[in-house]
Amino acid sequence: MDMKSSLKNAGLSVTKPRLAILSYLNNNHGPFCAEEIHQNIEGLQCDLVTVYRCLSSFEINKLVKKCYFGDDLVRYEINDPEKHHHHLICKSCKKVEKVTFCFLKEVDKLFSEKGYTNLEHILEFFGICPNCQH
Amino acid sequence: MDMKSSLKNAGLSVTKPRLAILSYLNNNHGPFCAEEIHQNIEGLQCDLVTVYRCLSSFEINKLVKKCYFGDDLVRYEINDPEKHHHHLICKSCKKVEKVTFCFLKEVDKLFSEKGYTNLEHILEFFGICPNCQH
DNA sequence: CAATAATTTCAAGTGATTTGCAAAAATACA
DNA sequence: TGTATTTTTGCAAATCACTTGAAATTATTG
Repeated sequence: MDMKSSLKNAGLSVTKPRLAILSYLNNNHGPFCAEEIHQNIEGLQCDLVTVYRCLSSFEINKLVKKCYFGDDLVRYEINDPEKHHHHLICKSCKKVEKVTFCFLKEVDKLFSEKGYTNLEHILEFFGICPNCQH
Repeated sequence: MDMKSSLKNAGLSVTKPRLAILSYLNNNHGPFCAEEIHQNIEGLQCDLVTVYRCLSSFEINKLVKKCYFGDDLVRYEINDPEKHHHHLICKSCKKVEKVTFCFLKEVDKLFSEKGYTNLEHILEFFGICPNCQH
């Protein structure tokens, strides 16, 4: 599905910055922070504030997900519920690999039996990747 | 072991703020942010900046661990490697429960076979707890 | 295509965390 | 046990990511 339809389906009006930002997230691998997106989106030069506001509205409308990599920067990636995954992050070069398996939904289930609802979890792995071992 | 010895063993000099902060973390349950610690430590009134600096030096020396609860606030808790655990956090009342089991060390092992070193992971669960279901 | 509603921009504000530097406290060692 | 040296603390000011206000611009609605 194209990004224009994604926006419409999410109930968001279609603007140039929104299209550019969502397309950027859709076409590139790895979660990105607002600054990275701002510097790299093509065909349009919009304010950094606009990036923040777009990302925020995307998140509210479940088009993207927030990621926390433990460096006090918030990152975003396309939210595809079919493709739930985690990350393996090199603490040195910041390379990000997808971790596609997930047995944690079982744990979520466990907690929902305790009466919790709206379960979510954050799971990120950190290490020094082979290339960075000096 | 008392906190004074912990500091010495970590190679840190023993000061009143450090003792107070480390004791606070040792005696109270749940990760705390700098502000919470600053407001609650007893028997001493030190600058918030000092709390930040102490926590930072504690972390470098592995006395405490950083926790990220996905609300852009950094929290700290005593680091007891024997008691590796995660958290289950209520997104409404912020209540924190310890999750003491962990099968993720196996996953870390998997990644170390790929050549990664210094493996760590963040895992936190979020939900709405029974008391908060209106 | 005009009217209404939502979004973008620019400037300024927040709030958590950091930094510089002088004063105070802790450690080293004579 | 003092005294010199090193480290830490406190205060003020800076920083950095992010947010907010309000006017200008753009999108949607009928």
